[in-house]
Amino acid sequence: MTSKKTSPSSRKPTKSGSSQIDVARLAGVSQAAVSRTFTPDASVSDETRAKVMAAVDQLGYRPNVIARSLVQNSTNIIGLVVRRFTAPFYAYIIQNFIKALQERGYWALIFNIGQSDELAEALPAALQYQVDGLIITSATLSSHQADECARAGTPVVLFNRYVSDGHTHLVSCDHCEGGRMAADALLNTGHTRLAYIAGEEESSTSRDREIGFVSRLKEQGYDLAFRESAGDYNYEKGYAAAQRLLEREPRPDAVFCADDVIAMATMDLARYKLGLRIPEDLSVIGFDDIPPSARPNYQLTTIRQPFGRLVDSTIDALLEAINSPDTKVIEKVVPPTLTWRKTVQKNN
Amino acid sequence: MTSKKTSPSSRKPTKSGSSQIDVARLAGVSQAAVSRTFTPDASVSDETRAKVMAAVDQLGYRPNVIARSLVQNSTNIIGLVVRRFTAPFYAYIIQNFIKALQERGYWALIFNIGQSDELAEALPAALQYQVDGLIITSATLSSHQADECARAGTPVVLFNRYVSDGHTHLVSCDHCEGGRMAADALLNTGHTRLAYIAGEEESSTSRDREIGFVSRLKEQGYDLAFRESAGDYNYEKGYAAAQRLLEREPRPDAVFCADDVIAMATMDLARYKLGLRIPEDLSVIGFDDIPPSARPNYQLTTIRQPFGRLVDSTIDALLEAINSPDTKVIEKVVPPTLTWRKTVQKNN
DNA sequence: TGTAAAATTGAATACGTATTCATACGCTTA
DNA sequence: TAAGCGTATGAATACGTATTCAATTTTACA
Repeated sequence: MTSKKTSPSSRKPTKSGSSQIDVARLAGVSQAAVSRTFTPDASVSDETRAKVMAAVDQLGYRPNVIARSLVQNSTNIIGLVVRRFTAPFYAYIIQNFIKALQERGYWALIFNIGQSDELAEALPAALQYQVDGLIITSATLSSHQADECARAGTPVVLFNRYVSDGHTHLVSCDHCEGGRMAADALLNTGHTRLAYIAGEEESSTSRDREIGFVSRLKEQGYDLAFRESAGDYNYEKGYAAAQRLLEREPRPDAVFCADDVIAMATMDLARYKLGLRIPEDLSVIGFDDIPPSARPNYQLTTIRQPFGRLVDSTIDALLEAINSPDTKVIEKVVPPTLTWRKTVQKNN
Repeated sequence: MTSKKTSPSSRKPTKSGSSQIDVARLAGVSQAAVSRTFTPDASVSDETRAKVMAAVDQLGYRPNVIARSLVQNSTNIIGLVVRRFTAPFYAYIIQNFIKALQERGYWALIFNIGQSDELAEALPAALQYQVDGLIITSATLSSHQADECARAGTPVVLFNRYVSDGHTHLVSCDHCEGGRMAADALLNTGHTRLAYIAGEEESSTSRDREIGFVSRLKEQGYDLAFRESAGDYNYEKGYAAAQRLLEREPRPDAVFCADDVIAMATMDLARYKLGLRIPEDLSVIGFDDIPPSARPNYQLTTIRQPFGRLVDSTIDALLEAINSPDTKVIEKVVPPTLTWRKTVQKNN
């Protein structure tokens, strides 16, 4: 066989690893005894355990989790499908997922998808790795893909995507309700010329936030006077959208931004490019409540997604589905909260 | 056996997965034939291949990578040990690692460590999962730990940590040189009262940047007039440190910050709390060149760590070590560059 | 002291795959 | 047609572990 340096699978290294058989031989016991030594609640005498551990130390033996996974049919690996990794909100979420999983004895295998359709590549890979479960973030599962997972017996929970096909578990913040809260916050403080800056147009999050916002305005007898779209959740796009928005006449007196990053961009533009005072000349309200929003020079009033509860609920749901395969579909929506800071003018 | 709901390993699900044996039976061929169908360059006739694929489709069969890993002694998984996940610089780095690995047919298993000593827990776990290689970020390997990896035959590359034990591969930005560049930039523009704000004191990065900065000052006949320490790489700590620094009299006329986040905190404090103009009243220079530093209201002059080259070099080194186990130790240091923007006063 | 019950042990088997080896086949060439 | 050779194929084995089963030893109790 000619060696193809570039192909990972062509390699055939030694990986000097000693196996339970080596340990058993050295300790003068059977391989099964070694296995039992590493199996909690298994029946081993102190004597053999000691002999085994001595041999283990001498050989530097370490259990091969891959082999164990094969027979136990469980890898203790959770697939984490992820997009917009560098967006602060998701950076925090992902870190918390990983941490929470580790605390419960699971490890995260990460699948980064750029475009939404890269999910089609990531998913089979995850299933082939026999992940015990799958968390999908910033993307939606087609029904075909959901079927594939179901067929593989791999539970999936969708994070912050609401698609009630009644078939996949999901936990999401209530973005619609968040939009309504933003509307109330602005209306109750006497604002009248209201604007929305959308994030990624295709995302259900941006859409739901807008729907909630507008519907609440309507209920109170108002219309959405201005609308701009950043096109994506990022600072530069947000800055540009804010520019288009704020050059209109008459200007809005309050802006609801699809997320905090866009809100920060809007504030920066308003203050340092346009010389507006916030909140005196313009009120701004964001969504997420990422840590930077609390910084002294932003002090952003925003709709908070409760990180902790979202993460915990997601993992609880997933583990529930893993441990009780016949669990009926879990759909948990977590209400957001309003974090009052200083970017909404109180007595207009 | 009583079922312990909480313990992952107690589960014994069906995972309905069909195996090559099922496929073989249905297709009327041997299991080996099925295996060969999925093995590139293996010898299978078009006829059997067709029969196999038909059965595969019918059963929804998907290869079990875990089983393959066992016999091939290679998982195509890379362990990524990570700290300070939410720091923008590392968020970008990690995302790029994951992406670059995926492009080369590897997947990333993430190990999040909070404290530095959690590495001691993460490392054995990674080795037990038979990762093909390990990238360690924001942490240093003890020689004992390095031995463990070597004994397991698992190559390791340290990222942005320089510890020349001549035993573990490493790629790092030249932080010392970066410090020198910052010194030159400030000196050449006529600054005389220079300050440094350190990041995490225990980190070699902050230390090296300072060493380079100070040594270059000395060479040019200057002293470090002011020094403060944030104690960690984050905005709040940076803000507080900047406050301590800038209330001194006489004030420094230029500050070199251990990273961009601290620099941004310093700018915010100086401008909006102290009413100073930047760069007229105070020059600021950072380190990293994270994307937010280019935003209109920062326009931060900074020492740039070349993301792409760092990531590529790291992965090249790792794959080289994986594919040629006898590779001698690789130590690559990548020079930083200076990104001129608008926070350093030019003609003092 | 004797007996039943409990604890411990090793041999054998299974998990799902890749790979070696020997065999059978089809085709070319003389 | 026969020899020769490359290609396809299946049986068998290996990877490192957990687990079942039967056999053996130890413990508990009368």
